[in-house]
Amino acid sequence: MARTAGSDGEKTEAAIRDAAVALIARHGFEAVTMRQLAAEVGVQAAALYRYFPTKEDLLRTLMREHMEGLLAAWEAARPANDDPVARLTAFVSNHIRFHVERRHATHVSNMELRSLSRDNLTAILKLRTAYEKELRSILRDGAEAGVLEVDDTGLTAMAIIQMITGVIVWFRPDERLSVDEVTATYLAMTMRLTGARTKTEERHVRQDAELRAR
Amino acid sequence: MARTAGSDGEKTEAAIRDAAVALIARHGFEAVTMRQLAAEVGVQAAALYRYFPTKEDLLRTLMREHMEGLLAAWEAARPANDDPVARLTAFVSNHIRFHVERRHATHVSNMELRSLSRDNLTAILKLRTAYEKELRSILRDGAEAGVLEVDDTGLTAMAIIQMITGVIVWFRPDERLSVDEVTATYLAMTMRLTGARTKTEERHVRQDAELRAR
DNA sequence: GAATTAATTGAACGTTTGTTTTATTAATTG
DNA sequence: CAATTAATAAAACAAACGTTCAATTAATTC
Repeated sequence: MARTAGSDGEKTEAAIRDAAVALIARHGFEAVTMRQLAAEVGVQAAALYRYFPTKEDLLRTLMREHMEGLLAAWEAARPANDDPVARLTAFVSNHIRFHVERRHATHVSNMELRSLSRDNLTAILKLRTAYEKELRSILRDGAEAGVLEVDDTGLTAMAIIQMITGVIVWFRPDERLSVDEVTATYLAMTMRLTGARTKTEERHVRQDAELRAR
Repeated sequence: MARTAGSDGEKTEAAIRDAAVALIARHGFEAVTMRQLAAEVGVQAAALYRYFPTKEDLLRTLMREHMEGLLAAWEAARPANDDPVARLTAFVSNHIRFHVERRHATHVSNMELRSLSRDNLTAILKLRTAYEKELRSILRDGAEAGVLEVDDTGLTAMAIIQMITGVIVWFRPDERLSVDEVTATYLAMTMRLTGARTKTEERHVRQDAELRAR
C-alpha cells in the first residue's frame, strides 16, 4: 500500500493537529504515542513524520500557535480608549472567551511546558510573559489613576490570570451556564477583587463626601 | 550483590516517596521511569517493587496521602466559632501555608490525575470534592448572614481555590516575599472578591445610613 | 499519456519501558 | 551461633517506544 485515494497534505496536517491537541490534553504529552495519534488520524505512524520532524516539534508548534493566537486575539480586542477599567473588562472577557473556545489547547499550553527542551521553553515563556505584562500594565495604570485598589501589581496579575484561566477546569459548554453568564460573574469578581470604581460608584463616593462635609 | 550494609526498609520507602514527588513534579508521571527513580534513591529498580506493587500504585499513594493531609490540616485549623469571615480567613491561610510547604506534592496532585485508572481517580476526586465543599459552605453561610456578597457559590469557590492554589506556580520561598506576606495579600484579595464585611466596616455602613437618615 | 511529484504504507531499527525471577547478603531472632 | 527474615542486586522478559527507510500508489504536470 502507499498513497491513498483522496489523500491531501493540508487536510492531513490539520487532522494531526486537532487529534494531537485532544489526545495530549486528555492523556498528557508523554503518555500519547505516535502510533496512537496516527490511529486517531487514520494513518500510519510514519506518515506523521512528513509533517513534523519529531514528537517534540509537534508539541512546540501547537503551543506556539496557541500563544500567538492569544496575543493576536488580545490585540484585536484591546479597546482604543485608555480607561483602565474598560481595558480590564476587555482583558478578562477576551481571556475567558478565547480559553473556553480552546479548552484542549489551553490545557496543553499550561500543562506540557516541562516536555519542551530549554530553547523551545524559553521561546514559549517569552510569549507568555508578554501577555501577562499587558495585564500588569492595566493594573498599574488603574492604581495610579485611583480607579483600582491594587496592593501588589505582579501578585494581583497572577491571581487574576489563575482565577480566569481556571474556568476551563470545570466549565463545560453545554451545562447550566453560558459563556456570557460565566464571563459576567468572573468580571464582577475581578472588579471587586481590584476594588474597581465604575463611574457611577465614583459619583456616589463624591456625593457621600459632600453629604458628610455639610 | 544483595542486601546492602545499613539498609532499612522504612528509610528506603520514605526516600522513594520523596524522590518520586520531586521527580514527578518536575518531569511528569509518565516521563519518570522506575530506573530513574531508583537511581535517585540510590538503589536498583527492582527494589522499588518491595514497597509499591506498580508504578501507578506509587502515584495513587502519593496523591491520597496529600489529599488526606490537606483535609486533616483543615480540620485542625478550622476555627471553633462560626463567623463566616473568620472561617474564610482560616481556610485561605491554611490552604496557602499547606500548599506552599508542599509545592511538589501539590503539583503532582493537580497535574497527574489523568494518569490514574478510573477507580483510583474516583477515590481521589471524592476527597477533593469534600474539601471544596468546605469552602462552598463557608460562602453560603456568609451570603445568608449578609456578611459576604457572593453571586454564585460554586463558581466563587472554584475561583478562590484556583486563585490561592496558583500561588505555588510562581512562589519561591527565598524571594522578596515571605509566606505570611503572600498570605496577607491573598487574604485581602479574597475578602474584596467576596465583598466581606469586617465588623469595623459594618459599623461604618450603619453610621452612614444613620447620617443619611437625618 | 509519459514523467514527475505528493502522500502514504509496511517493515524494520535499536532503545527503553514496567515488571518478574532468582540468587545473595545483612540483620534479627531463638 | 544457627536459623530465619528483611532488603537488595543482577539478569532477564516481552512489549512498546520514537524514528527511519524503501517501496508503492494517487495526483499533477508537461
